[in-house]
Amino acid sequence: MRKLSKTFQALSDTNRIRILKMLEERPLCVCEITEILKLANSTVSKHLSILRDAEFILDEKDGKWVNYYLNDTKENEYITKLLPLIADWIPNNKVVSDDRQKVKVVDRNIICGT
Amino acid sequence: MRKLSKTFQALSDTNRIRILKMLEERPLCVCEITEILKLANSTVSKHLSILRDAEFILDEKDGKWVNYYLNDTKENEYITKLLPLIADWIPNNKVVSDDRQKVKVVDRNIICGT
DNA sequence: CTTATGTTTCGTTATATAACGAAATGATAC
DNA sequence: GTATCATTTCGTTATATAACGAAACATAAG
Repeated sequence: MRKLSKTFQALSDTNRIRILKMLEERPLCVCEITEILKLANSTVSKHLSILRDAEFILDEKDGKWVNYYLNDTKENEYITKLLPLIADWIPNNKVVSDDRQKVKVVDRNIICGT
Repeated sequence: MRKLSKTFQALSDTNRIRILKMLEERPLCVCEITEILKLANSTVSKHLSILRDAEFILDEKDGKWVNYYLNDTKENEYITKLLPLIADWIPNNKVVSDDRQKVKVVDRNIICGT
């Protein structure tokens, strides 16, 4: 039962929902997420570790970057059912729309090098 | 977005999940839930208010009792989708099974009068 | 070797949550 | 009126969470 409550707990923070909604657009590295959320690096890493522990996201090394992306395997029943629901929900939220617009525009080679 | 995160937050506590799983069996009054969870009356009322605010449950007066039951209306999109998932999940959990066995046996006229 | 990206830990601060008991309040039953 | 069931508030305690900056560490690029 703890696994189930932990799964929901991972979704109980608006910044983590924003991350998931951004990842619907495309995989992102930590510095891109950090730039868009305007949070400290360590804070974003923590949010990502919570989403990763709950298996909402997976990570993959890509050179000096780590790309995070939505867990598209079918290995976790909760995730398999919940991610499509989240993808359908809050379609017209302004914060989410703005985040995703930035995702489309952002270039990691520029914003990360600062 | 806050409404969505609050919805998930309501599900992030194991005692509240236990309450929902008990209500799958039948409507319950507060003293029945209190007896099964072995929590203080004020604590159970608080959990119920969180579930009610998130619209997972509804209440109905029945004489001196208040019956709580799962929200079976289609008025909240999140609830409409999440309650069936929860009903399918953790089917073999021992705590949940024991709770539901007690729900079947419990008689509010006996346990509440103590 | 140096730089860039990211993780994790540490210490700190602030806020939120869960639980208890007690008390006041309200509605209903008897 | 009194007893019962429940809600809400209050004060308290303990724990969890979210955020920051800084530092230590690992990995990979150049």
